[in-house]
Amino acid sequence: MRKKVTLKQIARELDVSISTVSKSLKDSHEISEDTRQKVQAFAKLYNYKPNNIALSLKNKKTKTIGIIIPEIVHHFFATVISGIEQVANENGYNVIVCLSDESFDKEVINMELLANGSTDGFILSLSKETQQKKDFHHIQEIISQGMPVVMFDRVTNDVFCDKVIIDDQQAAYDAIQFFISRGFKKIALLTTVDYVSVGKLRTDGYLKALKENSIPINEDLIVKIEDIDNCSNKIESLIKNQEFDALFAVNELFAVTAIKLANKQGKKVPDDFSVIGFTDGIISQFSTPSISTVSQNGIKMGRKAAKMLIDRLEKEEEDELYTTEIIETELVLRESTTT
Amino acid sequence: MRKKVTLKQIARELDVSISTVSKSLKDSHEISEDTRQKVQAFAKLYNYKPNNIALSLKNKKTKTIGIIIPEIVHHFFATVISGIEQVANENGYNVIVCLSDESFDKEVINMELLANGSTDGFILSLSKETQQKKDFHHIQEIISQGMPVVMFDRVTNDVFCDKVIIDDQQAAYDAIQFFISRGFKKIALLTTVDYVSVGKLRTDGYLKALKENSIPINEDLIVKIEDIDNCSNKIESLIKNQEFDALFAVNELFAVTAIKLANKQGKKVPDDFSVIGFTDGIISQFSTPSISTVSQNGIKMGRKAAKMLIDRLEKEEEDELYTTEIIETELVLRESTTT
DNA sequence: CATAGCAACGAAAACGTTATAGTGTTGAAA
DNA sequence: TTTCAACACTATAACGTTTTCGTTGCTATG
Repeated sequence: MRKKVTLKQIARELDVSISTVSKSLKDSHEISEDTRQKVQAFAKLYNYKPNNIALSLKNKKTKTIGIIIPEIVHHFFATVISGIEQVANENGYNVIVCLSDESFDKEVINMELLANGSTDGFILSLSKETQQKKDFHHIQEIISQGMPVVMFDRVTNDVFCDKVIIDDQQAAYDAIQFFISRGFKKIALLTTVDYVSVGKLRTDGYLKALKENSIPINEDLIVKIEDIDNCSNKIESLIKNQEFDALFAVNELFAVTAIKLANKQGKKVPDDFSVIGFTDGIISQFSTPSISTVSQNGIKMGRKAAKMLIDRLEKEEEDELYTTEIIETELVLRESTTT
Repeated sequence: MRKKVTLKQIARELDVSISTVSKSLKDSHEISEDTRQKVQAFAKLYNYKPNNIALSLKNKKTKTIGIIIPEIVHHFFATVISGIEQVANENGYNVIVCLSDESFDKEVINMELLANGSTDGFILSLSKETQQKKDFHHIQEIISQGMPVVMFDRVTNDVFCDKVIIDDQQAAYDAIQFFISRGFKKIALLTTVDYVSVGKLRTDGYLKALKENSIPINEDLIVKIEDIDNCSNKIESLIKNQEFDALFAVNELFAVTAIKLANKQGKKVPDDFSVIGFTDGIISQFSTPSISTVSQNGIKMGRKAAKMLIDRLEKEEEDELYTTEIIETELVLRESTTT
């Protein structure tokens, strides 16, 4: 076993000082050509590489970005990580990923752990529980220590920092407008409970579009789902008992579940009703029929978030001017909507 | 801005030595009750938390696991990360994720970077390019420096280390046996090019099952796909020009693509032919018809890999006895197969 | 011939910790 | 009164770097 070699070992071996070795490797002209060559050759031979930890301690920067997300087995979050990683990589940063599992406590613990020197900054999306509790002291605390934080997708107005979001309300509004322009008036909504910020905003967009078109809001057509695992009966009863010609779902899982349950009852999409989902993921692309969606470009969000964070990290003067970037969405039409 | 407080600052503030502070916080009985209380109170007030980087440097361990995978926007890899993260978390480890993007160079660079002190060990799945080149010097090098490595899924026999895999050949064999037991004789195969180790093994299982049942191998029924993005024509021509009653695909993307293309040509799954895929992901569950698959439990693989790595990290005597764990697979039957 | 200047190197501090090995002071036993 | 242990604390080294500030020895200049 050939352990990694350090400056000290090289110094001892060549009978020079540690400083000389360090300077030689940095091609300092304080050191004679001769010595430099000798040291460099030796370092190469023993494959010397500086120790990141020592450098981090010295420089007080780790070149590492902490990512805190609710879960990773979720296409959207995976794409965001991918985007972050791209930009991080291009700029010599690494990413350390922590999952909150939608738990407030895990979110807090993970952040506090990483904040103690492990990362230079954070990119995060709030857990459901955090959004419900509206307790953001852990994030405030970290920001007040001078560590930059960028929030994406599931954000809050209660924390001042850079943010990357889509215009959830507008996107939902656009989807509903599309339905209305196609002559649909009875539009059902599959959404989440209100404390999930994005779910709430998308619901607002739905309501706004109906109002502006003077379509009365029928509460029976609005289903708020708490837990994806036991939502079948609610959706089934919607499909069985209500009349509607279009359905908007705030995520693709709700959308595909609705389509499957409709099939079960002998109803066909898009013949019996059209469907638009949200978040353009694998499911929407590959289900049959493929599902029209409001596409939310995770890669782009990730890249933007990483860029914002790194920009802030690399300029010394810190300004207090936080910006909120809005990533444009796009209505991707597929087989689940009639044209 | 309230920067993080250090031992030194506490010491200066309370007019004691750094050692006293450190010991007080560790409840050492070398320090008087009085002083201990005072220090602890002060530390709590200023929210003192030890600096991870300094600890890492001192202890020569980072409590961090490096994960190198080809891509993250891939359900299977995401589940593996999730499993790793679970066990890591339970044991006080963090995970730092690097993506090779299927590139040999990125794999090498990332590993070498992290190996310089950033992580205590690695969990990795080989990139396609690495498998093609059969160049594993970077991994050998890291192992020879005494850093433990666990490989999963895409592994190689050329490196000695712990491994976590499924029995790809057996799993494919079982799937084909299932088809044969149902009376299917003309079985098509959608696989990858041979250098992808798991693809090769699954192909071998297919061939073995046919041979053992004395079914002649028809090369026209075997389609090897290099690039998922332009595989449509190959699959289309298979469906159009060949007769078969069952199809086995070595991943779910191939499976769902085949089903969609069959639909296009007016053929129905499972009426015209049955389909079994590989890797139990989102697509298989939610597509219509839902797809029978050989389920490969990513969470379990991740957990196992993490456990093996941490076990090795936490016992001081290093033994050279490497093991290869085989995670059992399961044939999950859904709508794409007739019963 | 004194000295300024330069080339080539080394010592030491600093980053934040922890662990080991001191160092006084006190009190009690011999 | 001496000695020695116990107590409460401090100094220091160490982890691996980088960087600032010396410190040599030598040459060139006035």
